[in-house]
Amino acid sequence: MSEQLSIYNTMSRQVEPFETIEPGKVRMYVCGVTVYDHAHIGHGMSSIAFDAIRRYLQYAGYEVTYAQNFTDIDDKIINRAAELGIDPNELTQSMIDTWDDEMSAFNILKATINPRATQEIPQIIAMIQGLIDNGHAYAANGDVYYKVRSFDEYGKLSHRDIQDLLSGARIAVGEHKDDPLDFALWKAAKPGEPTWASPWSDGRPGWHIECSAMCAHHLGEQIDIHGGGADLIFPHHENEIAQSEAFFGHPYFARYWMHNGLLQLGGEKMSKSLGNIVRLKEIVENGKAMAFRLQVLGSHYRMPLTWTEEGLEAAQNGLDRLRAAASPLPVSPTADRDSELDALVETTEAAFHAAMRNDFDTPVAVASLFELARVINRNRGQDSFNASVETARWKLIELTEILGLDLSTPQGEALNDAAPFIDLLISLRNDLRAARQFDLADKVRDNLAELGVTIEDTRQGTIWKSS
RNA sequence: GGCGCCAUAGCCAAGCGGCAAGGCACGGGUUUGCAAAACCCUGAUCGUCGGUUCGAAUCCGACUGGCGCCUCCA
Repeated sequence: MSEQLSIYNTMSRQVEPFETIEPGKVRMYVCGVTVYDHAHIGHGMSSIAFDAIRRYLQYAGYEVTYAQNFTDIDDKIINRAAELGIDPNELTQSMIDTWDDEMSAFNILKATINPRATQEIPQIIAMIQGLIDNGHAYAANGDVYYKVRSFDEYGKLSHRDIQDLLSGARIAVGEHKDDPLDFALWKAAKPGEPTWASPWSDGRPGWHIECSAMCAHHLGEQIDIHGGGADLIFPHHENEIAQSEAFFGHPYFARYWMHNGLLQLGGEKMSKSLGNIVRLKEIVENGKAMAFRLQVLGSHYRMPLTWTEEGLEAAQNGLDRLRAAASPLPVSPTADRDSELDALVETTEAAFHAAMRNDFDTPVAVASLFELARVINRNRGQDSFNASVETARWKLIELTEILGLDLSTPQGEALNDAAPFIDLLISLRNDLRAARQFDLADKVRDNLAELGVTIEDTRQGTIWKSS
């Protein structure tokens, strides 16, 4: 088993040993969202996958600078704001606030920095000017376009040939490209649109340039990891490469390109036109955020994940089992050790890390979590516990935390207030049970269940939890 | 048309040449006053057809089915 971390690089289409540009430090940039609508589970999948990757890099000892942008200016935002009759800034700020809340529900760490396109205009303009100056871009009627043919290596990430791209490329009405392959760096504003002053026109940046500019501004001219959904490989990331490498002249912009597989809904893409969008909001409101995280981690990040409601339910059941295993032992453990159990814990932990080092194989890592849960629960039914069981429990907690799986069971505010009364009912019910008045005792249990409180009689006493 | 991806038990999903992880569901048990929870037991030769190899789910080829990108998209 090697200590070496390996990462699949979209550029080389191979798993490569991970080496950072600067020892001990990782600079990573993950493309964020365009904030014009609520986030859906596809965004959630990507965010969770990269959060787990980021957490593991940190666990491995790297100092990680993690940047994730918000695209807060584009046509969709302008149109949506107009529909709602509000200022685009109001729309984007509200979406960003919602995004932040949802991300925290999934236990996703805050990015080190969340750059926003509208707050990076000077850097964007400077980069566009530089590209014009060195012959990779040109202004036309107030727009500025990137000259794709000026960049010899165009297509190296998505492995496309310029000849192949020609068939799909076209010049839309109102564009002033010299070549159908070219893409906009700056767009002159139409009447009524938000604008920023520039040497070429009052207008706004194109989509791709913001990421190049923000990367350079916040992370440096070359970064270690650049990530995003597989749908961004072309054209977005291809264009970023063209921009950044032409501007700085370095042999590479990002060392490792990582892309998550896209989430599938019953075998088909989730899309607005099919009307099958599942929003993160729904998951969070149903209290299934952590189950969703487990569902995502149960599949490898590069594979397409088939999402189903049943799958989420299955993940919830699995999560409950992990939670039961991680919950405190009912009595203090003895000082004895069980060498067999100790060895098992050690082996399982090693398997966990070996999997994570192998291109972040979270499904295998998660499987090792369940191995631990099984041995802990197997011992849980006993009246006493040796220290090895407690060690296993703490190991389980440690490993789940590395994956960002929160096994604590937060009680709702309302239930906290009700706790003394619930305890009272349980106490009365136990008196009834002692008196063998099971009909009444069962009635208490059933009625509490209807109110969302589940009762379990264990050999150490009766416990309850909100369901 | 071009570039890719996927196809493993009822469902989800690992596996990267050496006798098929894990989760969920189902069924049988242990435990329980009954439940619940937990634990134990139980299931697949890996889309099809060829090839390479001592040996393939794993490599190569063909085929079939599904999906993505090539226009906005995590």
